[in-house]
Amino acid sequence: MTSLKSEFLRTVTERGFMHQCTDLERLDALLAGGTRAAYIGFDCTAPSLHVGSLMQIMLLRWWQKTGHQPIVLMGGGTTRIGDPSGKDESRKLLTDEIIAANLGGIKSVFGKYLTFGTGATDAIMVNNADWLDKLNYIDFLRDYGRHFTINRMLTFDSVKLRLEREQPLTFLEFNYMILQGFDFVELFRRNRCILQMGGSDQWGNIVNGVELGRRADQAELFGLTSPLLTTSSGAKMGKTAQGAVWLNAESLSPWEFWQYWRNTEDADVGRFLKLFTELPLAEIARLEALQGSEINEAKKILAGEVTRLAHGDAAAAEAAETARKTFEEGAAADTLPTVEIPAAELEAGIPASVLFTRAGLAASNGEAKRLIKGGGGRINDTAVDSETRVVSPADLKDGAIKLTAGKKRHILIKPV
RNA sequence: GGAGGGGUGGCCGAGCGGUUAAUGGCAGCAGACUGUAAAUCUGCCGACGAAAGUCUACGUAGGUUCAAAUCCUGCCCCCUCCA
Repeated sequence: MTSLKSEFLRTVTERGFMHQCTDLERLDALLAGGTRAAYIGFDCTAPSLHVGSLMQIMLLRWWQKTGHQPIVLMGGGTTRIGDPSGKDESRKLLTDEIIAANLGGIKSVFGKYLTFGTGATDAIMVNNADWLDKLNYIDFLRDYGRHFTINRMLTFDSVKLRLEREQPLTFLEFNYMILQGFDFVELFRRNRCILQMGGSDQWGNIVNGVELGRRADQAELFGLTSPLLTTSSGAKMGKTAQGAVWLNAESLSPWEFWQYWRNTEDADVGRFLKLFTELPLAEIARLEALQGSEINEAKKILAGEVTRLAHGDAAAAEAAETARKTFEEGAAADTLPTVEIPAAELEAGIPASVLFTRAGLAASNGEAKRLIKGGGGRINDTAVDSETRVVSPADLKDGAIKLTAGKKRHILIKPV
């Protein structure tokens, strides 16, 4: 590992991105020898990306930082079919308009992490619909189908596991790996792309692309995968009660994003600092060695750095300041998420349970009542004793009412 | 097309005529302990309602019954085997 010559592979290995590589030595030699292009594919099923894709995004970022050209492949073509891997019913078909809109949203996320342009190491974004849509079935089968043996495809884990468990595997899914393999070859032809990266679940698909490149074009292609990321307690990354941890501010505010990272489990701090920030490893080693409550300092730095990359310096600083006021001073920072209600309604008096629901702290009045009954609801930091307590203008403090559910969820209510 | 097995709350999974808003587990929420951590313990966990209570829910549409998630019929969907 220490003998790696290329800056990219060295960095990526040290920071914990590396899971498997088709030929580490050869790839290392190539990367040390000049600028190359690599790609990672992304679905267009949503208008943004979430934390689950962040490791892949960071991989491309390091790729660019270490002097290479990143290619972001949007699965515009494959999204039109719908990813069949979900075990229940197949996904709803997305219209072309939605796919195009999603593509735009995702591109804006990448704009924060990569530099796009026309230079040698500037990132480009391509859409596999550009070539997949035009494929002619018979031609495709004749030209590429012959390079894939069923014998071999059956040995891939994704297929094998399904068959062993006697779970159905549709022909559509079976074809997916071929299409993805074809993407790789197409990118090699168009952009001299020699490397495909992805999560470890993509290994089989990536290897297929490498093989197809060799058989069809005698091309030397490489694959590299990152480990499947879970938190120390086994949960999937990027999932909260509210839903996915999105990377764009429209779907998840920078404040909530910051909070997500601030609440990282102790055992994950070092790992996440390496993967999701660009702090020097020495600094990270120091931070993760912090014991007891001191590790909270490391979590704040983690939150600050990750938020800075996703939302910029200003948003990160504001989130940090909001957190400081809210949690360390116990004050009502006016930058907390705010919900407005008509002044007349407040004048008339609103039952606490209704107000908690309106603030989004409970999904229904019933839930709000349970919250209050259980002692988890507070108004201006004072526990609400009864769910029928009426909130009125008398509760206003500096022009707002602070509602709290549990320890972490705070909302400001402002009359308008 | 034929035979068989299934479709239950966010997920898994019991229930197989009334005591079932529906056992249990997971996830989630809250409380305690802490450090805005983890683990642990406790409580909550369909909607509306101050409450009594009302309504909606076991693929779907009907039927039998005082009473159905549970029985019957049609339909839809999934799985297995056969053609």
